[in-house]
Amino acid sequence: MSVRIALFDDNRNVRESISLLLQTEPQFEMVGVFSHVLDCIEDLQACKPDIVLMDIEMPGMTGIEAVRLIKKEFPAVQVLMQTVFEDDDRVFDSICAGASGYILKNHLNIRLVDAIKELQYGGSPMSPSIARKVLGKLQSLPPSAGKEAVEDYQLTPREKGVLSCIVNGLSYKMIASELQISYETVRSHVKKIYEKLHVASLTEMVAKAINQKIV
Amino acid sequence: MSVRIALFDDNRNVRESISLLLQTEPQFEMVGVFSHVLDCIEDLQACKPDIVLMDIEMPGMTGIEAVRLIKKEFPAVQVLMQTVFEDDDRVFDSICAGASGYILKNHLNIRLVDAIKELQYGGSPMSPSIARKVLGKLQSLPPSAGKEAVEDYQLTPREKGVLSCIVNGLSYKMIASELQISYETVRSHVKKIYEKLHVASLTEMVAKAINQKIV
DNA sequence: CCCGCAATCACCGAATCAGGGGAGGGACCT
DNA sequence: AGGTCCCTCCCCTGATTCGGTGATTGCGGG
Repeated sequence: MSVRIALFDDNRNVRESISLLLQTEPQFEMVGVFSHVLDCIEDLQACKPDIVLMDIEMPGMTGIEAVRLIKKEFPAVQVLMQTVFEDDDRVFDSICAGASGYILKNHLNIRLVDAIKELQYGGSPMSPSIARKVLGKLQSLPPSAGKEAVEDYQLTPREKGVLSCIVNGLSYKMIASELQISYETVRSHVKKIYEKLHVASLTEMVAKAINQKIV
Repeated sequence: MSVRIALFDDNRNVRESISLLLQTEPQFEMVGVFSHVLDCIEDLQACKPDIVLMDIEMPGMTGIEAVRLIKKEFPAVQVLMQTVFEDDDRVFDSICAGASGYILKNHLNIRLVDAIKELQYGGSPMSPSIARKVLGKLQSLPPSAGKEAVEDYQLTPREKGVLSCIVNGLSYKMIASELQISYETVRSHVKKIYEKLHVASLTEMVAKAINQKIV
């Protein structure tokens, strides 16, 4: 079974050498080679690749934006980013944009063929130095994110509603009119929430609600 | 320059075959081989490795917990996780625990030597299928996370201090004694913060502070 | 030298929140 | 029929916050 590949790179030498390299693998089929991404959607519609090789540095539109567009239009397409930069933000942005792999250009010759095959098998080939940055990113932000089994405080639906109003900055009065219940009822719910979350002030409650994503 | 390596794995065959494999590289020096992680801190203190190979499945304590301990005691040590599982949560947990690389055991023979060398150069070797999971994780959570340039509200250092106290649930009185200033001064700062953040209640303020990461 | 500004402190009245009670109706389970 | 739980509502007392107005110090720039 053959793999349809499209290539975006503004450097002519790179385009030619990659094309040559990939021709050595019979199951690879170059279906499109482009020097810019301005028409990438139309280009892909025409050549229908399985895999896109994308230079991160492209004239006109950045490769990152292009990835975003491509993944939006063709979610099944696997995009392999190629770059000479190891800039943290770019790497991170590309990932958020939906790139499936990320290799440095100085690894290109040796690993490109392997990388494409790994993409085929559902893997995400990544240069180790890039991987390090990705891990660093992931390790740096789990304060708020991820899966950490947050406690379940067993709030009733009504209580959650009240809580979310509070987090949005509403006063008891406003919540009462918002939820069409009496001021005193709001207070009752709030008292319950206080007990359940083990907090002693609205501010604590808001902080806990946001950080534990109870809202 | 030689690389000091320690190995944790409960399977005897694995221990032996990895030891043999690494002996083929003259610059690698096996300084410790252990069948469990219960004494890992003491073990590492004794053998002082540069790199630790850690099986994710270990009796007594999980390899993930061990990584957490190790990175806490010896932050400079690079830990390479080895696993037969591709379980999402385990992978993610290991990363959060501080692992520097992550390879599947069926890639071991072929890539272990390369992986260790890449660790040496500051990379994070990762099996492509693992990398895919990591990317997936990173792509799934950026709602709250990442780098998005949030507004700068030009809070003075003192105001930020007060704000962070508030986010931690302290009352004005408590803040006053915490920061060694008068109750009225706390109020002054709070009023300023109100203006600068364009909010009208403490709850709004806390929500904004957390969501915009001003704390 | 004066101006602006951060940081400090003060007072007052009004509004809101906190914590303690009690109490009734409805749903659901045993 | 009794028990439990959720949602609803009410009162009272005390603590905390809100809004406005004003004042003093000290530091750095024009």
